[in-house]
Amino acid sequence: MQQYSKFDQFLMEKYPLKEEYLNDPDRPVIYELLHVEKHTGARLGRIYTRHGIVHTPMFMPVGTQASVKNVSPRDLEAINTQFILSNTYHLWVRPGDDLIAKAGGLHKFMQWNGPILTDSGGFQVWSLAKNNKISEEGVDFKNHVDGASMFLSPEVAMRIQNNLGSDVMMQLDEAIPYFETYDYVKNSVERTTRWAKRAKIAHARPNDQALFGIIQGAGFKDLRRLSAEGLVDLDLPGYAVGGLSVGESKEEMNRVLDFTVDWMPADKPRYLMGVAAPDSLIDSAIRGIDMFDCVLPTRIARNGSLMTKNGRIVITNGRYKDDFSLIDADTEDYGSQNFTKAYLHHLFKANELLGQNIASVHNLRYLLKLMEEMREAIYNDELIEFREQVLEDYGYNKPNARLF
RNA sequence: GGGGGGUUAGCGAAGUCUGGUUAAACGCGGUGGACUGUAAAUCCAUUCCUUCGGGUUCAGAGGUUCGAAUCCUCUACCCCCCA
Repeated sequence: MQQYSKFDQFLMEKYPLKEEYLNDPDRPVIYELLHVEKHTGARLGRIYTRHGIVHTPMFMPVGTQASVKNVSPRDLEAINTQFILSNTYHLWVRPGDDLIAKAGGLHKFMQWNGPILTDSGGFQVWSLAKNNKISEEGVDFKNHVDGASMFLSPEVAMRIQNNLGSDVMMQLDEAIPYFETYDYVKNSVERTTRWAKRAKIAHARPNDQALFGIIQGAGFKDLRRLSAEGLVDLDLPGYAVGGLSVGESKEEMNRVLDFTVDWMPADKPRYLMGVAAPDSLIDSAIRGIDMFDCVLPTRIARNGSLMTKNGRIVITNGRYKDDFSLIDADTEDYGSQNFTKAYLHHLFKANELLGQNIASVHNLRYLLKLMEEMREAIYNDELIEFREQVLEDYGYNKPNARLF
């Protein structure tokens, strides 16, 4: 089961779990607001799922193919992972949702007993766009594994996710580029809302799994509103903001969040998809976001970058060849506390996979800890000070600082 | 003793027959960068010296030629085969 940080344990005592939420037969995901930060309005909250209770704002490591790359469930538990994300498209193509259903569901298949959110394949519609043809009905594409023709629709995405048994299912959406024409975005947003309706109708296990809608609309205020209102009408158990952190500036993302969050129900989780830069996590929480996911920590870890309190370091750089200091004395994962930078440098240079595991676990722990500390700062109404300190330590104010 | 093959940038290795478009392919290694709902243990740049005009290279020396890593001669070293 999930491990809780000291502060989260404190929250459990301070705000006892609600029996009626724990035993609600109809609602698989329930959001409980615990505290609103006095100066920013950031939310300290709690999400009840069929596979555990999590505190928010929180970050979900990404395990696209039923595996957080290079990180075992045991490692995930050791760093207090609360929630993970997996992917409809990838598991459909391989090994197939039928096989996972046969295995007893995704939790059992991958031996992760905490909550799981599955993305719908909407992002793949975008990232694998060369192979795809989008119509009202759905998406025609050739998969990237064996090139077979496949057809993904809102209904198919639901069938797959029902088979996987994830705690939170995402509707199939069209994740469009940020800089598109107004007309294109409008048509796309309207279609995504129609797809959400179809997803809700097709949902076979509404009492076990929560379906989230995804608000699109690029940088257009009225389209974000159109998207949000259309989805809120469906009374879904949670809402996500999609189509951000795809090349637009941070100021731009904050601007969109500023008005979009206002249209998202306060009694439901708000999820910003695909964000993990430390400053963005804080800035988005300030704007009322509760959930995040991102491949960034695990991907850059595999490529030799570490997120530390004092900024990003690239462990493959020659300067670490004989640096015998600990990987990161401020982050308490096993690797950071036991191995030197010189050793990790060597592992990467020698292509030893242990290096990827150490770096991946470390980056995840860095972010999970950041979220734990953020929750505490919200509780103490010190989020602004916390933000300043994190950015200062990380080096955001220094010229040419390595970000992320 | 006789015969044959070889020596190219940090390493490996093309190029030599058919001399110029070759500062010299490619791989590895080195150095730096990128990475945000994962087609990523990936991708990109750079890697003789340089005051960016240029300079000096393909074991060494000499020669042929308008021009040589490429042709000729000698020297050094390495490998293989036959005695």
